[in-house]
Amino acid sequence: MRTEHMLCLSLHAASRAMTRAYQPLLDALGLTYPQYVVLVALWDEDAQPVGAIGRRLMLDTNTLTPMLKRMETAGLVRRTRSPRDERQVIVSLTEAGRAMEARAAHVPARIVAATGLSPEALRDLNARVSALKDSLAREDREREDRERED
Amino acid sequence: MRTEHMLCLSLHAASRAMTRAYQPLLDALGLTYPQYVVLVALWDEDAQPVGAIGRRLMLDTNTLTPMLKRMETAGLVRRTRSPRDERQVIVSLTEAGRAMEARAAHVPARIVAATGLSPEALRDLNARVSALKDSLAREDREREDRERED
DNA sequence: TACGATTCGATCGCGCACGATCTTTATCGA
DNA sequence: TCGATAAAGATCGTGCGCGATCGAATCGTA
Repeated sequence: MRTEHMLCLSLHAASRAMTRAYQPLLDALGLTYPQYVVLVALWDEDAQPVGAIGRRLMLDTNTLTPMLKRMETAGLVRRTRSPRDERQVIVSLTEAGRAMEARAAHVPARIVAATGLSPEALRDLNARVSALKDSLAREDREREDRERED
Repeated sequence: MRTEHMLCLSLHAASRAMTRAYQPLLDALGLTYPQYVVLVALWDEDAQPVGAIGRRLMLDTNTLTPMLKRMETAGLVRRTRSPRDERQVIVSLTEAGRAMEARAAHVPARIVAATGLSPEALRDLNARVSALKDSLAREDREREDRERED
């Protein structure tokens, strides 16, 4: 089993290469890549509880809470307890967070260009990678279920 | 731009899902996933300098040095200065590191099964993801070259 | 109504990724 | 041969990913 043939390595390396591709663009906006991703989720739908963001991005609160606090300090989001369910913390965009959408509007096209792929090829690859993720996640869930039976 | 359509997110999530798929198998061996990957590289070719491992895995010494030290503490590898070039640190397998290859022999098949993909589909996806990685890396190199001209 | 179970988020600790900077050793050109 | 330059690792700081654990709010059910 040579390193070049392992899909896990390609995925890992491609993911990090993707992050590096975003980096110079996001640096100018004072964002990290994961923070940008959280903003994308909030631009799509504002005022989400932490858990909803986590399910969307496959991240747990132990990652999100410190990150959201940093973003709150940076003035991008607000964190407020829901009055209807005091357990939930609703994350919503500030004016600066909303304004960032326009400032980052040029980012996706630059990334698409850097991939060197056609829109169709991108969609196709995205579908395959996403399906792979789902297979692995399902396998993981089933393993956890088996362990819970013990 | 909705979150479901972004390839960067799929890649990131798939990469982490892959790590989670390895985890229960590697936990039993006392390895982390990146440590396993380093071992794979050394099983393929023993006694490599730190830099060679880094080029193979796209990792820099600021990641590798602490990791290799942990692996040395765990008794998996040895780190020795090359007598021919005192700058180089040669990483080589210990007996335990070599023995780990047999103990981990069942891992790749399990992962392939978890992906739910045929060997051909796996090879194809690997090739595409790898090509994407190369495109992004090339773009990144060219950007750095442009900046160096300033 | 009361109480055990569940849900939601926060916290802690560790390992990895990576930019920036430093030290040591090797190499190359004048 | 000497000094500038380059190359190989090490170190430091910060942010993210995640397992484990905790506290508080809510829900389900007897």
